Amino acid sequence: MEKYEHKQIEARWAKKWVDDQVFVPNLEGSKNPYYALFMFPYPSAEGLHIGNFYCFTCIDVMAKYKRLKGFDVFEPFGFDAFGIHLENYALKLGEHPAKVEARTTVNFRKQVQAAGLSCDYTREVDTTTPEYYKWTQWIFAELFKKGLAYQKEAYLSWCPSCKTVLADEQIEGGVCERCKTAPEKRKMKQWFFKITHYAERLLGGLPEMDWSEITKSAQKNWIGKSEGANVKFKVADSEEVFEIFTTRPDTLFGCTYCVLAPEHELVLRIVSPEQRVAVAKYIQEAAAKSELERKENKEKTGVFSGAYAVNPANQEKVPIWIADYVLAGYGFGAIMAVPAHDERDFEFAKKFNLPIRQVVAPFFSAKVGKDKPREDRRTEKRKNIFAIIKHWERDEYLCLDWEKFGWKSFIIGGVDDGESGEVAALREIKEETGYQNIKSIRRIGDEVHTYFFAAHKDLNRYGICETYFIELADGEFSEPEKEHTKNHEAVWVKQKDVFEFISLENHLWYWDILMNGEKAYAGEGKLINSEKFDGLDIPDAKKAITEFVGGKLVSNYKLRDWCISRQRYWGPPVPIVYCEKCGAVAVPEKDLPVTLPEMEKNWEPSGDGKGPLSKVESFMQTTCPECGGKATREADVMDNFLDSAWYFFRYLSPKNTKAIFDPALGKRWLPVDLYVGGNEHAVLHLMYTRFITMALHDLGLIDFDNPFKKFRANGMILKDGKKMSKSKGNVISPEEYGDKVGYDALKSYILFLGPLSEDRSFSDEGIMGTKRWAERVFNLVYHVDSEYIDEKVVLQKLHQTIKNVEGDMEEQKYNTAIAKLMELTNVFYSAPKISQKVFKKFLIITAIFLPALSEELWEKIGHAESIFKEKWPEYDLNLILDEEIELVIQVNGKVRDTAKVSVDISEEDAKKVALESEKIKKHLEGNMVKKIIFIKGRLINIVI
RNA sequence: GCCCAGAUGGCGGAAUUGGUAUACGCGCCAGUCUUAGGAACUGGUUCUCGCAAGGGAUUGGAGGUUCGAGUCCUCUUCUGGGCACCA
Repeated sequence: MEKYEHKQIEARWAKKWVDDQVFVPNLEGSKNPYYALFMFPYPSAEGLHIGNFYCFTCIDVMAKYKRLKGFDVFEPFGFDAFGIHLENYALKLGEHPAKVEARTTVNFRKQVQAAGLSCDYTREVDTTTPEYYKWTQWIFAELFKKGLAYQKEAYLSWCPSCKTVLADEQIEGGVCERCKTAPEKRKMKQWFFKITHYAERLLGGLPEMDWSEITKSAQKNWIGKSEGANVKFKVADSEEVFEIFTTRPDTLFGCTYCVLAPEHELVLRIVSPEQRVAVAKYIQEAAAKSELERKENKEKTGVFSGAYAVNPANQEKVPIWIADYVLAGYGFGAIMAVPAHDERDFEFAKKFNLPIRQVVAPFFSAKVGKDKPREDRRTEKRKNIFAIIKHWERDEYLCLDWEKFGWKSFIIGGVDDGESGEVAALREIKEETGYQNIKSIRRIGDEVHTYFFAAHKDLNRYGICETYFIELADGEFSEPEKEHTKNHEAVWVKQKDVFEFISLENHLWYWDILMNGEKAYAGEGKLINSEKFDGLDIPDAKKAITEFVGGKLVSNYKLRDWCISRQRYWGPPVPIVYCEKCGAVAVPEKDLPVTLPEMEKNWEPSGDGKGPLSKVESFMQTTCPECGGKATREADVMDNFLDSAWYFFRYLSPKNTKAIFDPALGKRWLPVDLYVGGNEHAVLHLMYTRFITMALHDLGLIDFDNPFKKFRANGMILKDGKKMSKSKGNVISPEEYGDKVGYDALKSYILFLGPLSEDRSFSDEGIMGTKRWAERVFNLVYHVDSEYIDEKVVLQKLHQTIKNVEGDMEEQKYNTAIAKLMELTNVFYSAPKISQKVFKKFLIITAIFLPALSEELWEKIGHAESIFKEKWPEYDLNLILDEEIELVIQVNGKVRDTAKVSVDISEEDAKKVALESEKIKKHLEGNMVKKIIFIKGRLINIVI
């Protein structure tokens, strides 16, 4: 018996596949195209990483499957080699990026080819080549013409280590996505793409997209839509006006101050002479704080401007404060503060002793049950007080048990006309409880509204309630009148039991405030203290009050425009020329590409805010494409994420010099059928790509605006349950395992570990499982007898497997597809022999996961052509269906017996079989059969 | 704090979408082979009571719907991830 020499086998086939162009489709003539794409790899100097390898494999097995299913599959390969990642690595080595790139791409390609992927290497693209970046620049120029690329001055995140500005998306957890340095704020003039123009489309497209849910939710979060209103505030005694955005226009009457961000343009114009110094100092301090410092120190800070705004709802003068908890970049950088109903405003008001006015009362009403207000009874509106009474010695509270009505509450009382709440509370305590001496009384919480059927009065009661916390001085007690106590019994309840004891929601609400302190109330309720809007529900009040003050209902987004300028060398130059007469002019298509000049020296970022290209005189000096006058070039290059936002278009026509891609091919092949990659790119690459696709759609180049029909985020690979890192020394090298167990076994193993989207833990023992499987498959050759007549179970299992693997592959359930192939292998071995015919079909379906091995065996049994030229076998439904089944016999839903019966056994016969079973008889003994449920071909359940 | 995903044997994970829970693999146990170790092969392996036949329990927890729930509903706990002073 020959040994399974995986290394020789795999090396031979990997080479043959590339040499014979087995996986090179004819793009032009394809009738049945399938575009399988893995995320654009960056040619890392450390070589092929297992994470990359996993992502490639997820696409590769699908590509192989679809190919066997008769599709023309395009699985392209290329390099995302421009940008900070490669440049930073070159800086570390002290080598020129072009040199590093030349070396790493060769190595990376070699590794990928050795792994036996079914890529088309004839259409490779490389983002650093002028043939490619000409079109990156072309996209910029087209967007510029459409007004979607523009220049503005803004406070931006500057990475002091990478020495460039970054887009918001490239700050992750407050630090630079590449080097983990905390960025600084710098006011700079930079180029932006107007991604916010597409905010609504980017959001609206999500629900129907067949993308991983986690990716969609990350994008939804990032876009961050909130609905609210824009409202204008006048500055008192001045002509100045500022606008604010709020999601709670209903609380406008509760606005007791306003806040402007320190960067707000109005600040310096409205500040009073007395406050000028303090405000200037505050602005300076705020500017000096880094994002990270702001993050770590969430303690509110601020300073009074000395000016007042006029609340447009009630014409009240409210102070204007300057504080950095209001962000300049969101909304208008100005807010109305409603401390009673916003947590942040509440905290600020407490700290600076600003007034808090409640305008929404929590509203409690029973929707079902006996406390539900009854339509046939009248409603009485009444002021109520609740009293939470604390024992004079013990940590206990006086509660009432209304046994007849099923309520458990604190002390409840009514407020008489003209009486204050506090007086009412004091009076009620004596009347209802009989306790005489009070040590202290204090109001807690705000007004609450209740609406219940009051059974003891036989009417509906709308209560406007306030609550007092009372400590008794001593136990002096005089028996209260029966009239007051006939409906309830007073009980002292220990503090820890109060929460369990009290049954009324509104009482618990106050208990929570007593125990945990006051806070802003952001929930539902009824408007109060809002003049003619009192009594409205929040949604109605939002509309009504916005209209009342002449505001506008609008949506706001957290998403901000994409800053694409980078003060670096290794990227495509921004194709813009500055002319004294014509201003900023885009370089016309005929002059593209704007070639990146070769810089032997000084290509390193300087940190002075200017790109290294600014030092190349011959590059900078040019003429204006419009007027022919003297002009200078833009010295910055573009963000690497722009290179990778459109590469899948270019794969179709990598050599086309006339157009970004051939439209006929685009029509045939796009959008991409399946895309797989890491979810860390959810709001970076994946959202930028959607944006660029939408922009190209609007330019009329394509007729779709979702680039990827199906996207799946792949999970991470952990080593023995831990994240891999070089410092821990637990990095998995695909090359190493390819050597040890073979790429076929390695690929199968990482797919077998679990569902595509889940993280998976790689272990050296575990991988032996798929290695053994590969060996068993190899040895099957000696188990084949061409003349053998297969057992029925073998044929049935084969056909079931063909069907089930198909089903699993369509849903990317690679782990179960492999499990089913293993099962089939086990069944083969449990038969004395298998026929050549069966074996051939098996090899074809197994070739998805064990490509080199299957090719080898395919050749061994006498085929000259690649197995991937074969067609996926058809399954025969007649062979799959059982003639006999195990009928499950249940008693009260519990399996008690099974019986071998024909599939189409009738209900009558099934009953007979079930009731005749000895085991069942035992369970039925002494019980009456109530009902029998029969599910055809599956089970029978006897209910007793 | 908000949003998302998840919780099934010793471990990674299956479960025709409401119908025999624990497929497949790892590990473990026993056996075969071997000078030995390893590898390979064969068989066993959810837990628990029992010599056995057989019984009972079990999909993070508590309720509910149903003849029947890992799967549907309500509440809850924990874990992972993303965002986070976004008004």
